[in-house]
Amino acid sequence: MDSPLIAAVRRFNRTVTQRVGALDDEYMARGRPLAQARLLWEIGPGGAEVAALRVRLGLDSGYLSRLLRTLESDGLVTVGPAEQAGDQRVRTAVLTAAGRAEWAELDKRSDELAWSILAPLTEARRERLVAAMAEVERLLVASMVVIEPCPPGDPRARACVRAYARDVGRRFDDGFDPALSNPVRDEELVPPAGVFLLATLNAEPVGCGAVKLHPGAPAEIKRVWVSDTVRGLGIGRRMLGELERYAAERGWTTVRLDTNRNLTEAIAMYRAAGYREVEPYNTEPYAHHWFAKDLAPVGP
Amino acid sequence: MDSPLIAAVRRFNRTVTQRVGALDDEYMARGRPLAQARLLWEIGPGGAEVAALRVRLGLDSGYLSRLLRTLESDGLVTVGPAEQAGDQRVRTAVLTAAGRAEWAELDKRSDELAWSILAPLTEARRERLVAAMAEVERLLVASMVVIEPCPPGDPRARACVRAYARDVGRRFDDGFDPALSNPVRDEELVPPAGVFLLATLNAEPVGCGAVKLHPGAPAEIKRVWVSDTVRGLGIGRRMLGELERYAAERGWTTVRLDTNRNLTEAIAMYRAAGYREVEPYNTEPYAHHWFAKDLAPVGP
DNA sequence: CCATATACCTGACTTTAGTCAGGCTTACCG
DNA sequence: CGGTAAGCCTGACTAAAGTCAGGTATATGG
Repeated sequence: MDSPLIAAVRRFNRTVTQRVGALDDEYMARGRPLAQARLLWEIGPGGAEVAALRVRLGLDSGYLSRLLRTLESDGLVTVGPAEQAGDQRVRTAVLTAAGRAEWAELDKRSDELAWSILAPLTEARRERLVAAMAEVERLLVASMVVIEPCPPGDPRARACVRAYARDVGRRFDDGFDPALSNPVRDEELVPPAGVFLLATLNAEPVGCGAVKLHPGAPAEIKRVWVSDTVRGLGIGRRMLGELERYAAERGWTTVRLDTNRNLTEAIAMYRAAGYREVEPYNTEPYAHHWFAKDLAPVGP
Repeated sequence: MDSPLIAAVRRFNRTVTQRVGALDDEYMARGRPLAQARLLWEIGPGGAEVAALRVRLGLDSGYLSRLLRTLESDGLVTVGPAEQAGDQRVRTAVLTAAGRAEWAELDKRSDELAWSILAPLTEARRERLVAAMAEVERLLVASMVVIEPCPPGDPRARACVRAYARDVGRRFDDGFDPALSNPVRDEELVPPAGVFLLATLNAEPVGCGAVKLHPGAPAEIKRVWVSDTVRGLGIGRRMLGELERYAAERGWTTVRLDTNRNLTEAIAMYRAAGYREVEPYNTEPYAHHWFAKDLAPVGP
């Protein structure tokens, strides 16, 4: 641990989260219980599914239901069946006219709070504050991304793999058809055969990566993808590192991967991470470059 | 209002206060009710007076008493008469050995929380995050400073004026004896004759300034001082602006002030704020420069 | 020395937040 | 088509947070 850095973070936590946080709550609440105000805010003018609200606010299912009933009886919200008429169990909360008015008020107050922070400063200091805030926010987001193993069949994992296919499809010279690519079966990405890692930000999937631990052969990295909402924050690099660590801890001493010539940033990242280009080791039709890296042995 | 700036501040508020703030609370609490943990933390290894705790934590007197009783019955705190044996009503809370151990634990966890934010980042990003945090913190402090009228007899005002005399005494060639300087009587700094403005940060005085509204003559600015804990944040400039505004709103079209040749930053600030040097308009023994500024007429 | 204010305390209370068990309806899987 | 799971709901509960109205002892100002 690096103590001057830690001391600086602690000072920041104290000043900012305590003072600004308290102000924020006060502005938000407007006499109403804070949980209700937050819920109203989170529903928003476009409405939201109950399940999504539960995740976003991190609330108990029963508690959320009760909060919704309260807002309903205050005439601010109506909860009805999902809009798209798919799953009939899913319910959607929508703001009434009164609810939208209340939401607009919260929006206005949120603006006012922000302005009350900027107003006392000179033009130049405002610019500096905002620039520094943006930097802090970006880097905090980077540090809030969690990378964890996840079953490849999990809906969030599936969503990432679909997003991966869509993204690379746009980049490859003639699109990407998973059926033509060398197949990756789910069982290969479940321990002990391999692992699928999911990167999440506030429980939302924002990236993935997988490694196959081929017995008696180098481990193989597949499906490294990072959502463009968090690109440029070093998540790809971290994902790569986690996958390498997973393989190294289980005794593999080499990892390799293949990639397409159009994914130039990915190629640059592999090189920067210590990968060297090697001869083709498979017949993946979409691949133009093959890379390998030797891993330092690690205790499990 | 400047909407891209406001939007950036709002994003920051959301990400930082909500997410980091929540983490902070969780780390702090350790199973104990948050209010108790915060109180224990605030008492600190050196102990604290009950009244000070009430102010710092913003708690109801009865609620605080009850929290102290709980910590006492848990053997973490003892509340006794004030250390300095002055006012016998004042009581001081002191940590017991167990309480100090608990405090050290909180301190450790606070370090861990800070580290948990830094750990996922690369070295370079850590440095950038800490630098940006320091910048945000500084500028937020600047924006949290409140400038308000205050009776010149208020203890906080007196403390500022004493600090002012001490500071300039160190800078002047042969010290500063208020008795030799042109006197400023309290009544001259009370509306409608004039005003004394106090700058506070979290209710602590950190600066002052005054203006005398001489009937039929230019208004006169006196006693502009800023604590060195908040120097370099534009507080002096703001104070000057507020004093000018006060005079302008009441119909004065010129303000002037005198200053000592050794106060070079102050002189630079006056020039930057649009003051021009004029002939001496008084016989202040400590003054070497006299400045004046014309004010644009303002409605009250 | 008396009236009044201050600092802290106690008891009684309300509101808010959050948890847990179980129940109903709809979806899904073999 | 029957069993199980998912999504949401209700009821019953607890703990924490916070408020308010007095009460006691000490200070303070005339």
